[in-house]
Amino acid sequence: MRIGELAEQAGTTTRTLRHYESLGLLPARRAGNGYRTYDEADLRLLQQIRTLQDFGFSLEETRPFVDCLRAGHPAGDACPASLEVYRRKLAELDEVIERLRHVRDEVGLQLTRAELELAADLPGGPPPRCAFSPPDAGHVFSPPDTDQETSTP
Amino acid sequence: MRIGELAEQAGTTTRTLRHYESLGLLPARRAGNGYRTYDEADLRLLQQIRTLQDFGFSLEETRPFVDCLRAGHPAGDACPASLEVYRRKLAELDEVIERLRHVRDEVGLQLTRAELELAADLPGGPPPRCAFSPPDAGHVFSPPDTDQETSTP
DNA sequence: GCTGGCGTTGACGTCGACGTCAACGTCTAC
DNA sequence: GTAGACGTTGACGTCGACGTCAACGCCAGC
Repeated sequence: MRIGELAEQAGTTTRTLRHYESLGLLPARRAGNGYRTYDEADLRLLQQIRTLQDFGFSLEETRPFVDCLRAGHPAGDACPASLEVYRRKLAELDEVIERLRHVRDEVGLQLTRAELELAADLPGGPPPRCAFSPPDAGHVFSPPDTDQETSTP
Repeated sequence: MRIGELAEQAGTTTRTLRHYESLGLLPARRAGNGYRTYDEADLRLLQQIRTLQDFGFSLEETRPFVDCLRAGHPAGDACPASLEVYRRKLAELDEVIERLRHVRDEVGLQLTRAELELAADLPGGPPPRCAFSPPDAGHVFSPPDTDQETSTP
């Protein structure tokens, strides 16, 4: 299998494959004419890389999985080094999600507050800023909990 | 106030301020010697930019807020354009958080599964792999279209 | 033998928000 | 008058994962 065929089968580009090879991630055998040659095992390596990338793994993070597969294991995550990457990624995801949730809440609060102030400024007088304080206007836009998916169609 | 002083007060660098100016985000008056000159209003603009950046806003996304402040409004989010940015960012955050939560769950599943298989392989026999295979284990690892790995060789 | 489609290497471009020089001007203190 | 701390512009570097282009080689079919 040549590079164009492998790229097509994996739904990627030849440039990407050459990039992976330049990183030592997916080396290729060479035919007599210098053309890169791949086999089914390479396709599986490539699929492993792409799957992890879809999960947000960097190319370097996929390396243990690829090495594991090339070492003959039936799965890329059948090696301790891969599990370590899983665990690190999991912790990283938890951190990021937590931070983003906090940011989401903050932005939601700011939006609600700014909307109220704008609504108060436009029709009425300009400075009801401190004397306003509505009792239950806080739920107008987003409740404290961060679950509003699959909402009212 | 000169550039170094403003940078220090805002906890940033002179390079950053020059960068903002190159984007037209934070233009500076000039003293007779060519030095940039800033005042307290500029400090507030800069603080607005930094605050939004901490929330993950790009510099372009901060522009409506800065313009709003420069237009004389008491707050950067006292203008409709700023509210639009808030809303877009909120929707974007919801999307990203949802995606990351899904990824987190998937990675967690993979980790648990891989840990179990590793524990089963080490002490006992090597190949309980095909006898293992839960009924829906095949689709665990497939975000794109055609995907068949980690099972049924 | 010539066109067209594949392949090859090398090198620069992209996006964002700056970092990091280099080479020079300005101002203050000694 | 000179060191040194500040300022100036210009331009290239960084990080990641490639895209894009150039200039060329290889091979099949007509």
